Amino acid sequence: MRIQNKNFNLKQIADSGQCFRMNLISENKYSLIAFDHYIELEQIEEDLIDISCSKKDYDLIWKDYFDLDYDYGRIIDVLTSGSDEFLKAAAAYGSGIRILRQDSFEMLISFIISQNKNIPSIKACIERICETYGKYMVDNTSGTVYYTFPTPDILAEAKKEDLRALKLGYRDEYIIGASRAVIMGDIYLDSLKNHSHEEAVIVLKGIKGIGDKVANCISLFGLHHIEAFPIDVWMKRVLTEYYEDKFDPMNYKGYAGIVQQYMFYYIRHIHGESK
DNA sequence: TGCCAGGAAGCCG
DNA sequence: CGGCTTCATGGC
Repeated sequence: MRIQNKNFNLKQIADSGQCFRMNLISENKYSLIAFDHYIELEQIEEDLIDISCSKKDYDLIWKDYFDLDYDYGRIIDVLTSGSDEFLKAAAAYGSGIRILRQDSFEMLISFIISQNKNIPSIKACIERICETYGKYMVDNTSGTVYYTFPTPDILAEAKKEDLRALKLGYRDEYIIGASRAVIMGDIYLDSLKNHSHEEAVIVLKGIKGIGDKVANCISLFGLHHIEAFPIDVWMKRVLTEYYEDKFDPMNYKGYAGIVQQYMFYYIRHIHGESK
């Protein structure tokens, strides 16, 4: 199915550090596993993308997943016409980034894993977890074998030694604990979507293994609170090198998370597209 | 070999 | 509260 949409660039989204199961498979073409689905996407032109799905699935799943009803162009216009030179360049460079509406539990676990790891390593860990605990699936159209992201009940009962064998390091018990918190009803991820970002962060930080940065990532990418503003080592670099630690996300109240993504994507590019 | 990665917990002052 | 150390693991 071919769709036309502005501010929609596959490479930028795949390399934006928000999703870990979207991969380049050939030139301008990406595979993506989300929820229980596998799709392939191809960037035909700047605003033109082919998705290997039916119109029904597009309307039901992917239109929402890629946040295609939101006008990112409006944000780009504000930033590129502003006086902040770094943000001008960053917004122009990453104008095809969108904040995906990913599964909240997958984001919870993925960003617990992310701590003190680089992106390739995070992706490798997540694939091992899916292969071990997810459902075996075959995509009808391409014949591709893939594994879904495991459900909370499966991970809640996982053995620490088995997780440790997947090279998760000390994060194994965080994963089990967080999954149990979901199962036990200590935390209702989907209801947190209806709470404020601030409330969501407080609740998330109640889970062992989740600090301020990871909580903000889960809030932004898993709950779609686009006012979240995660600060990792790359963002610290931006804030010190370009803003003398005086950047105030409140200047972009309500959509600071989108601004953050432009900054993150751009600083990594400046520092050599390091992966 | 030491340092770094989309950090957080534990401890100390 | 803020600073320091430790925590697995892989890649360069």
